[in-house]
Amino acid sequence: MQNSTVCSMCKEDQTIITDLLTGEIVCSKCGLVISDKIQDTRQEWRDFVNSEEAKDRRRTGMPTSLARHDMGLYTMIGRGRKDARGQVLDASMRSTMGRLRTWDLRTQASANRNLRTAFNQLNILKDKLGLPDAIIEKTAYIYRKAHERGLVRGRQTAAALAAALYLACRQEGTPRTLKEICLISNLKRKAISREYRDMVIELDIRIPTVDPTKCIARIANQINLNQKIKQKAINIMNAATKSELSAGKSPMGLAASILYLSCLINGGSISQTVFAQTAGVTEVTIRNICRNLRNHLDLS
DNA sequence: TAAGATAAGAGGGACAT
DNA sequence: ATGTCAGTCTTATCTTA
Repeated sequence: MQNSTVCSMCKEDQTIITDLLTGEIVCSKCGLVISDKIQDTRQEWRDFVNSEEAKDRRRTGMPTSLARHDMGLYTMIGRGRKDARGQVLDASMRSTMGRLRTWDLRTQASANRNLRTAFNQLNILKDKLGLPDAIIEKTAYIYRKAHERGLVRGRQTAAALAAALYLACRQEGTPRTLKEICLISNLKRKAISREYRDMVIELDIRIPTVDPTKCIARIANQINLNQKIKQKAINIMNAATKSELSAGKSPMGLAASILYLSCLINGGSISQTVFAQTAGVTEVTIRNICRNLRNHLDLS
């Protein structure tokens, strides 16, 4: 999806790439991230009516979404005194319907209470993190699965939800750290990671490893590094991966360290602190990784 | 003021018991 | 299941340029 907008850095009318997967709007000329909090504003393209109206592709109703406790579809037993053919119901049928209505509401309330609160919280998280709908849907899907398996019962709903969100991000290859999710959801890392582990095991989910080049892109965009530095960083990253220097390192720490080195090589003077804070690791980690890289790679 | 060094401690994976 | 071990990362503090 592309828009034409004026980039604040180039000051020119440039083509802007909107990446709905990572939730970023990126200038195609200079790589500046204009905003990392976008909404998916694409139209609904589905047809619901096979007629002239269908050509007018306006939204035709509330979209169904997994991120609603009832998936946006629900039925209520009405209070009317007539049946579908307009015949007046007799007394016994009316009382039957009354009891059905009561139980319907009750079961909906108890079975869905957890999902309802969870998805309310999910919507709050969505706004805070500015994540695309695809991730939110995935989170809701994972949460439902976990809920079915009884992984949520007796645990913190919020922690389970945060774990599902983290899982969804990992699966979509959108680099969000556990730390960020802790911060935004106000939960202990331990609680989230325990849920996360249980979900991975119980639901048998395969997690792709974090793509370190995506981490590079994310950090580089956040501190507005130019294309040259980014390219050099990716080269170093490839070399590091090849000589297995990246094994066991935190991808964000590695990416930040490599960007720092790349910045130095290109004559930049951005402090380790900036990289550390952006990546969510400490300066010490950056230093250690840098030392290791400098010892084993020819950096020039 | 940024960068480097060092030490103590936390958390998690691999492995053996 | 529980304990140990090596390795990573964090926090905190001090020194150096």
